[in-house]
Amino acid sequence: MNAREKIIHAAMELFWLKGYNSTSIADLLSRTQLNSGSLYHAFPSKQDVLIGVLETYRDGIEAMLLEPAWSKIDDPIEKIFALLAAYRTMIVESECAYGCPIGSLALELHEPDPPVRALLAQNFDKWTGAIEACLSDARKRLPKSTDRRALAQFILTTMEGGVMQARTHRDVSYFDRGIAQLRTHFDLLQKAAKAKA
Amino acid sequence: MNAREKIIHAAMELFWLKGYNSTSIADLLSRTQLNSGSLYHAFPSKQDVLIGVLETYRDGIEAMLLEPAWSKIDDPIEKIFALLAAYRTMIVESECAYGCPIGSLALELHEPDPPVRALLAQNFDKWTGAIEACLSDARKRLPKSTDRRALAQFILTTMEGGVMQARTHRDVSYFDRGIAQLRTHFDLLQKAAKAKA
DNA sequence: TCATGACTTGATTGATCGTTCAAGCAAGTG
DNA sequence: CACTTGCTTGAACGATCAATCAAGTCATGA
Repeated sequence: MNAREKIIHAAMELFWLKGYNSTSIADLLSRTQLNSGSLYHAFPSKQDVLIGVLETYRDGIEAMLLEPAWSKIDDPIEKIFALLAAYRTMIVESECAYGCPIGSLALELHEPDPPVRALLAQNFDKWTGAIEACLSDARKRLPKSTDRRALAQFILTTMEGGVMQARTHRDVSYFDRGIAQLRTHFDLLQKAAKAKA
Repeated sequence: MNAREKIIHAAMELFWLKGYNSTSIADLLSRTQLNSGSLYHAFPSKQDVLIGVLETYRDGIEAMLLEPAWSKIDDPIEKIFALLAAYRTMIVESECAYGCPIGSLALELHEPDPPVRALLAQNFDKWTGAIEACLSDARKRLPKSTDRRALAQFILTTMEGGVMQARTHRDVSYFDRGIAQLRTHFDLLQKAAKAKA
């Protein structure tokens, strides 16, 4: 593991735990046992560390997030809820203190430089893209008029909003109720699709 | 307008524009034309300014947010969408750069002191409480089994998630699609309620 | 008239921030 | 051997941070 990898690894964790602004270079150095010169040899600036982190998340969505969550699931709609369940596990394991690393960064960085904002958007796009693929696989169980892209974004919304409230109240049940509402929504959609058929 | 009010007023705007951590005491002083001694006479610390801001939001929800949004609306379900439309206006006016001030703070502050977290939670509770009252007024148009508290929280989720994505993509249509999904959800709920009746 | 207390002034503090860079080190090349 | 190259060392820099406080201002009431 070279210096660059060490820093990215440490930064992924610290940005998630403390946020970007509250993570100092000194934090990264003490965590990695590196000196500042090594860090600045690997990255021109702190923002470039952030960019590296966001690229790593973007490029690792399948292997780090989707594949583990979907290893035992075939049904495309259940894949969606399995992914949400994976986030639930994350919430519980952190005692409701940390949420989605991308969502937190997206709201923390108020005026991000264009490359940073683009990477945040790419992360969201890849996530919703994967969900949209599930919805396409399940298209026969949904009303024909369903806007699958909008519905995929709505699932991201449900996740992020649920995480935000669960974190704020330090109580997973806020997340759970959001998922339950989404389940109701899917039940209604599937019923509507059947009624038309 | 005394020093305390000036600072709260400036802090509400600056925390919204730049976030809490990125707003320095110097920013507040230059905006208010006060000296640091005056600020620290009115508030023991920067965090107490934040607490004052969150209390002001909490106590001003009706007058500052709900009443303006609901002045011309009677239908309880349309009140909900009118409130969401008010947020849409806010998004558009800021060119998708700023979102919900409470939601941003909730995600920016990773380990808030208990009084701060409690105030964030109170703000969310008052918001969802107002929505829940609308849902109660409309209870005859919804299925009997509807969990109105969960549905009210789901509407907050939709708003916050939509704001987050609109901000990240600098594109209101992400917010609009979320609202459209929620409208579909309400249509399905009302249809389900009618079918049972 | 003067004492009191509320509030303001603004220079200053020490800590911490992101960043720099001259110097050093070790492995590889000719 | 000398020389380059890639990387590390860690003290130091200037900027900025939240916070302090002795001194000053001013309205009020005795």
